[in-house]
Amino acid sequence: MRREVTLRDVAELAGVSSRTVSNVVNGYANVTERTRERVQRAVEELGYRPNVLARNLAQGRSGQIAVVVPYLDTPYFSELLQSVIRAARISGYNVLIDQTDGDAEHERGFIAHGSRRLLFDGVIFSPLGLDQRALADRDPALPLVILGERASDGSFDHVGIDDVAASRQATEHLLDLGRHRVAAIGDQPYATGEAAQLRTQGFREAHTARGLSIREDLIIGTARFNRPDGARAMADLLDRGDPPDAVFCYSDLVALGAIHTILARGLRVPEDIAVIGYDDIEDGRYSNPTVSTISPDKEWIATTAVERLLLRIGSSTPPPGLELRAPHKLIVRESTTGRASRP
Amino acid sequence: MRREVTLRDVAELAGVSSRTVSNVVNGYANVTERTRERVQRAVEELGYRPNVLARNLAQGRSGQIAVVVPYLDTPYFSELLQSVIRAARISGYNVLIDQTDGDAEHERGFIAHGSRRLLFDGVIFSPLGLDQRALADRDPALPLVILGERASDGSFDHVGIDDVAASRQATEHLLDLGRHRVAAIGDQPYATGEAAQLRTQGFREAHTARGLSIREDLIIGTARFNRPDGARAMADLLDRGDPPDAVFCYSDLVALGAIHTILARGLRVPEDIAVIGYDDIEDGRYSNPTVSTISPDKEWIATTAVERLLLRIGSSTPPPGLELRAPHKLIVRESTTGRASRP
DNA sequence: TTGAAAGCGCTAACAC
DNA sequence: GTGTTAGCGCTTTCAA
Repeated sequence: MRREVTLRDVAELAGVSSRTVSNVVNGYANVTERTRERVQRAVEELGYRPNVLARNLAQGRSGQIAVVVPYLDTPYFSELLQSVIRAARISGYNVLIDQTDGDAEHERGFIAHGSRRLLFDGVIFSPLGLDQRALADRDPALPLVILGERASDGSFDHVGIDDVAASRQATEHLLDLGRHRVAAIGDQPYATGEAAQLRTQGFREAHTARGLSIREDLIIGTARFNRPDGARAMADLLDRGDPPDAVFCYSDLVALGAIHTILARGLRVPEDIAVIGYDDIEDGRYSNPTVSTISPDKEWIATTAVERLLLRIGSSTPPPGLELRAPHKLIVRESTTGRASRP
Repeated sequence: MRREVTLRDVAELAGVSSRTVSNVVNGYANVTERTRERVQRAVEELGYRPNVLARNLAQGRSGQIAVVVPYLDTPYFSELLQSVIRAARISGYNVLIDQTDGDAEHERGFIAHGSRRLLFDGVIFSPLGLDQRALADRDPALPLVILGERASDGSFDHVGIDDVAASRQATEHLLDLGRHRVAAIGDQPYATGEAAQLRTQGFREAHTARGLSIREDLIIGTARFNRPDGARAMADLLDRGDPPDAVFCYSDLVALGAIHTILARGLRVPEDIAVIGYDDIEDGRYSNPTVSTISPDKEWIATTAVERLLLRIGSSTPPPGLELRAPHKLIVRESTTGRASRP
């Protein structure tokens, strides 16, 4: 393979210094129109294109941001990623994506002072395996934005919705329907299950606010927020007899899994059991029945996360870590109120 | 910020040359056990970690591969990406992901001799907006593996399933059920719609093989393979009167959209209209009804694509472009055969 | 087995 | 406004 055309080659042909060529290529100010044109012509004649790798080294930055999520095939994340990629691209950043499968070691590798560190100028991170303490122990120089539920310690931004309020709202919707035995599927009562615990808290608050007691055995845990776990949890619930008449699921996938089980058992949704989910993924808008849900403003989350991260990357004195609350709303569909007319 | 620890610092402390440190860090052979230890100690003492950016420049490679898909939130792609990332990681590669929204210009940017070229050592690419001709006009030095339907011109590998055979199989399944008015949703009769056209071809072959004629008006086009387009196409079909009794959808998402419409109209699946999809995404395994489908071996596709790409990246004389056929199978679920017992 | 030193191609401080 | 030049930190050829 023949040698690549370099800045110096262009400089030589144009009869200027490489410094000037660099200026032209990067669109810096101080260049005469005449020189610019000469350089431009040389660039085209030689088919020159800058070497990103060299530029990265010289600038000490990579022009990439990493987005780290536990699972790529979770619609909530893939929908979010779409918006993140678009937002990043607008600002000239490439997006390096990785999924961690919730593995703590792997997650640590992204925020630690490791050898991959220079590969990205900042990280948008949705932790699953790492608890709050592990998060604190990271490369302090790494611009970081956290998604999901890990309260900021002031050194990074945190973007998410108000999980407690949203969960309370979802539960209240079920109670408003006149349901009395409301179950919750998705609790994770351990250090890394903060998001789940906040939802459980909202679930509780909805009850206590109305003076209702909670049947603790109706709070079911799941390892993941996916369809299979939702289906399994629901099966457990039904196997016990004395089934609930409504279920608050901690994600739409869990809800879809739960609905699958309910229907397979010959029960009806919502007549026998009303179901509400969380996330508002597209699936729930086309499923049968369609799924009532809490809808976080994903576009807001994505653009805000990118915006804050770029701000961090750009500033020499790191801005204070913010708690950013995305808007959310309750969306009522068939899985709680049924359909007007359908067989 | 204090200066980073460099190779030279380590060399100085260990009393060796930077060359030796490099050897140790990279695990190269020729180093005495004693020197290795001394260097190792110095590395730890100083907290040295190599600078990827510098290494990239020196080696002229980035250690990254790009995976370019039209839409990230399409479950088929996100499921595939999962496996690709895992496979790439095992070989020490990072994965840069981008979505093109099917935009031809954007897609071209990835395979052209552009300035981003050096950012990745190779590309796994699922084109949507680019036709065969545009594909041929690319940086010939770029290691490339194509997913989906773009026959290889010998300069890249192509991984996909036998779309014609699979589509024929899906259609035959519907005909086997005794259905006579079978519709097809998803045709794309233009240059970039090759995948769709192959499926239409399989659809036709199934009919002609049995001496059945095809109602051309039952072949419906869609711009994308997603739920909304599937729902819309089905609505069009039903609005015309004389509805089909079975539908072959070119993706599971299209099928889910179509089913949504059918049920909303008060018709039953499969009693009134049987539906089969394509891709075998998780949604179809939990939906109501569950969706019969063509299941490509995604794991095979992902690992094969990565394997071939790394082979290309590693060899100075590019290997011949291969046509690689992944296994697939027909999966029968409720949307075509109904359920044994459910209300 | 190890050392010296020449790049890799670009950026940017400094001089003119 | 433009040129000179010293890095950026690592890899790797060549010589010892």
